Amino acid sequence: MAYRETPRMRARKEATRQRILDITQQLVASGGFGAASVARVAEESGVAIGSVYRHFDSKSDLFAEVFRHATEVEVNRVGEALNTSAPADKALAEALEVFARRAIRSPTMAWALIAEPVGPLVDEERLRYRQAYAELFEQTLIRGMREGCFRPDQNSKLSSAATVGAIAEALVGPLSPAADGLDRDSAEQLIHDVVRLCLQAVRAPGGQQQ
Amino acid sequence: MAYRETPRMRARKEATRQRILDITQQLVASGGFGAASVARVAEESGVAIGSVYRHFDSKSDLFAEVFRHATEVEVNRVGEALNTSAPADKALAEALEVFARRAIRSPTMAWALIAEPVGPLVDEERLRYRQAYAELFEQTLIRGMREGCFRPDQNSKLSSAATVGAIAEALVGPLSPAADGLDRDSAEQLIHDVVRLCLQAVRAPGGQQQ
DNA sequence: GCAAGAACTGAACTCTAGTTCAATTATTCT
DNA sequence: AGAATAATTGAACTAGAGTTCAGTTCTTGC
Repeated sequence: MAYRETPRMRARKEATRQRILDITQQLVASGGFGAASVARVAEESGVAIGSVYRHFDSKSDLFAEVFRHATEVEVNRVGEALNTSAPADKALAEALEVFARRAIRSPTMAWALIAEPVGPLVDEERLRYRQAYAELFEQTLIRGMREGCFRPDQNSKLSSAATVGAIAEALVGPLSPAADGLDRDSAEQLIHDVVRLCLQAVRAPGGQQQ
Repeated sequence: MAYRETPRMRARKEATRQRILDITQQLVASGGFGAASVARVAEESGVAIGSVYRHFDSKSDLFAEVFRHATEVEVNRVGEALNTSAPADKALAEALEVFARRAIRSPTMAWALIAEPVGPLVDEERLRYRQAYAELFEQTLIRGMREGCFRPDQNSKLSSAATVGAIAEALVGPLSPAADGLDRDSAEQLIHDVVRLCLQAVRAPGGQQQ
């Protein structure tokens, strides 16, 4: 016998794998999944095309992993914002602001995660992602409905889905193609307006207005 | 000389052209633009692939024309609903209901018109389409802000964009993949809920609740 | 240094879908 | 009927992107 896998080699392989993941995420962030061809990923990662396939079974697998990681980060941030003892409407406002701020900062990534058609494997991950959001928002919506700050006769699943859609369309849709070209003040104004709009949509009739 | 274009031939050509447009629209309605390959369009239209290219310069041109026609119909329906002397909030509710009902009846077409990535030519048309909606909704939003039924300190462009996004996500997004499989009652409930949500989002604080 | 095995390479292969065009068929007018 | 022209056809061409794999290079243990 001669060759054996050593810690050094394992670390090197792991580093290459991670580099491919990072490069792919960068490409997705700047141009969506459509901009991340295997050839481009390989070139920018400094490896041959074939090497990508030693680390990932297929482009779909690579995409699914990038998607999973990117969405985990997003969902965690929103989850942190919701995990508070503040009133439900304050918590939701904070979470929506986090969501909106991150979307406006990386509109292409937001679009890639929310809406870009990619393929079955990513669609599966996207379903999980949406469900994760839906569950987070829904939890707080339901809490607010109990606490009295949110309208009690609403469909919480519908409300959370519509909220995500409203933010996505307002911030990363074609009406705001220059979203990442906004100056800081306009961006803050936009975030403020859209969060207020979303909150008002679910708020109880008699509740306080901000 | 011998051959000259006769009215009969012109009519036949026009009929074929129209048939291709109709078939393409049907294909888009059932599977999005992605399902409308030139080969499929040709086959279902009963012509050869090459013939499609005598009637349209390219697939993109064909798609742009189908898109233009389909969106004209949609925008006109919404425009009719808004063109009323009723209070602005009633007018908007009616228009949103029309929009939502049509979207839920043809979710794939709605998705194709609102969000499906197709190509630059269709994107151009889509921009016009969204602007047409934005202008329609905005007109009524502004009227309502004057009349006092809508919150006066809102960004009307943002509100109309967010409204379209909310409906799209709630009715045709992945959370409702079975939208066209809903029974009539569930569909009506969904439409009712989403319209109420959207209206409440833009309504003035003191305004009447439905 | 050397043999065994793994990692790496990238040109070639495959697959899909839009487009073209030489050959065929159809229509019109004399 | 026949000539002129247009319409139609669909196999072949093209282009782009994912995938493969035989050959090369690198790593390891003796």
